[in-house]
Amino acid sequence: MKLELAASQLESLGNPTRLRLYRALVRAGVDGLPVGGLQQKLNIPASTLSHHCRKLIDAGLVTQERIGTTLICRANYKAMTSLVGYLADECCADGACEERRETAEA
Amino acid sequence: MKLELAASQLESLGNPTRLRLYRALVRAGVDGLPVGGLQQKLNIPASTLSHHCRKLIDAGLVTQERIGTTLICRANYKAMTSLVGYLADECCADGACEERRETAEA
DNA sequence: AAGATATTTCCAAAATCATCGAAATATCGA
DNA sequence: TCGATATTTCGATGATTTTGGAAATATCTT
Repeated sequence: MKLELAASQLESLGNPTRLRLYRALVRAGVDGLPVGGLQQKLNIPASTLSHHCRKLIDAGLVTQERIGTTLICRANYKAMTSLVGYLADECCADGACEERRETAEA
Repeated sequence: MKLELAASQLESLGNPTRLRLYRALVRAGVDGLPVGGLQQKLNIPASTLSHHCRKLIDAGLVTQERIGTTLICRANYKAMTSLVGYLADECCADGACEERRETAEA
């Protein structure tokens, strides 16, 4: 994963409203939630919600599927998994860390 | 973990410069890096760097320890661990998810 | 106490972000 | 095709963020 992508994903989650939005989708699982359902849950104006959705979609953390007039939003778990991996990897690559020390001592 | 805290941590990592900074500290491990060392690695003005450090410290993701005139910065792994935990938990609490299905099927 | 080094704080400018009403667009069903 | 529902785009405004030079602060050494 490229640093720029990771940063844009973190930034998109780094807003309380968007984090609530994303978590609502995580909670919803594979069924996802329509934009309207999100609006009710979050209790914010439609246009504001739409902007927040767009940010998460642009960052690749959320996907949408149109079913008739409604748009179903879903958390993109694959993206989150690689983001978390990116945050964890390279731990202590340049120096010591407790886990490494334990490994080295063993 | 409270949503507001998670959001502030994600926001603080959601800037490319700060993410590079944080990752440099992760790479450095328990030894950490002095602010001056970070400045050389990132090649940015001292005042800009100081602002970014502050944000990460305020978010709880970085700690500092003064040794004489130099300030050693370190990644706060505990904070990162709970942030990652926060992102992962509640997965599919309201709906189905593939992993849950597998568990249910088993 | 004075000088040197490391870092922060002050201040201000430019850029970006968040917000939301109103108007526009998309899709369905009759 | 018309009306209804769902959602986005436009456009504008206030708030926040990012940036960095200059001055201030902290600590060590002599």
